[in-house]
Amino acid sequence: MNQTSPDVYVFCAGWGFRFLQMPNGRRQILGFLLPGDVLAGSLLHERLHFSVKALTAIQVSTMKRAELHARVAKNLRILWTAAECCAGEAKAADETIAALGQFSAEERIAHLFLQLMKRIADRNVIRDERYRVPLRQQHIADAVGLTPVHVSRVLSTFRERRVADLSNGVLEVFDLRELQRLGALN
Amino acid sequence: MNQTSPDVYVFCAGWGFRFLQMPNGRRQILGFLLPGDVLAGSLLHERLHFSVKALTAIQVSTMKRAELHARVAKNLRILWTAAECCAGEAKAADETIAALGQFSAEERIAHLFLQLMKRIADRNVIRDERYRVPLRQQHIADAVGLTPVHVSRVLSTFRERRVADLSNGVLEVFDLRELQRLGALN
DNA sequence: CGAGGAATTGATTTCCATCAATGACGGTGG
DNA sequence: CCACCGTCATTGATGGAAATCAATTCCTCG
Repeated sequence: MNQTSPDVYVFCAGWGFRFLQMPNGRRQILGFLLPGDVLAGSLLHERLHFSVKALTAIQVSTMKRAELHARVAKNLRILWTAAECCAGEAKAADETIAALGQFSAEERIAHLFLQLMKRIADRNVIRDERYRVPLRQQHIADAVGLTPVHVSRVLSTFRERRVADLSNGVLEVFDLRELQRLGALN
Repeated sequence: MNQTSPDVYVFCAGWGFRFLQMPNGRRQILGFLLPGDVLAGSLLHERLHFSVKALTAIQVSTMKRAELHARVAKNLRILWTAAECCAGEAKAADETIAALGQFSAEERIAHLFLQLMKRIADRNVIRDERYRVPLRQQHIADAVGLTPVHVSRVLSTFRERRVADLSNGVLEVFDLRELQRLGALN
């Protein structure tokens, strides 16, 4: 998916991610997009400052920005909820900054897992400790700023220590306490 | 400065920074606050998710959130400019994430310098290659996720290579090209 | 002048990247 | 059906970037 459009986007089904392509050819994943997420960047600007890519088959709902603006004129509440949405994104971004700046490899991955778990749990009534997470190790690497090789090693130790297991697109958490001790921000 | 208040804040004079206190005692600086900056987090929520600290003597203008909301009801444009402000902050946060995730020590510091220079230049008509930047090496370290010791080493090589010099609260840029080659995001 | 915080510099250690090889699948086509 | 690929994950060996530990110097300020 490219970067310019006259539309506002909402993720209805499937996973995707936002990323920046770096000058050196690497890429940084800024965040993952789950069903229900609004592409907040598209609310205001024609041109997004990041790129978007699908991880699975996805369904996206679009709305002309002009139409949205017209609606806003009639009903202010819409704008406030949009603002809420931006604020949530800002908070998530700040936490990611803190994790990348201060955390070790293990801690960063633990933090990513916790963040994803929370977002999935918010969307589903079912509360299992097994989550469908369709990420390759390469995606985790690009999200937390490590090499895929090192991600593999960390996931291996998580398995050995019976903390968590991510394989075949399923994240299973054995020791939530330990995961939180590693990756929580307070 | 603590985290809760009924007011919206605007920085009028002086420097400050937003940060998160980490569980391990370290802190991550999320961003620096320059004159003209709106504390966007305070637009919506009583409770900020970060803390704020002054770097110099500062002057801050406050407005009751209730009053702001009343104004918005009368004049929608205010809300749109507030949204613009949030969007700008989101973009900056995304770039910081990319820098922390993918850049080396030198590159991160170069990136921080470029970001600060741009923000200062936006505010001043005068365009010198000397900028007042009242940061200790500790602040740089906390902002880019390095130790103060290593920040000192990187700054030393910047001086040796005649790229830039930050000392005594003044950032002087000798080789903008090189700085951009190191720290630009595209 | 002395004290204490900030910066510099050197020595050593640790963590993660890099390089390289191998194994496990799933798909494709002969 | 099975040989051949490409992608992904795992594992080992090595190197390098930054952290850590430890002095020492340089300030500013009381």
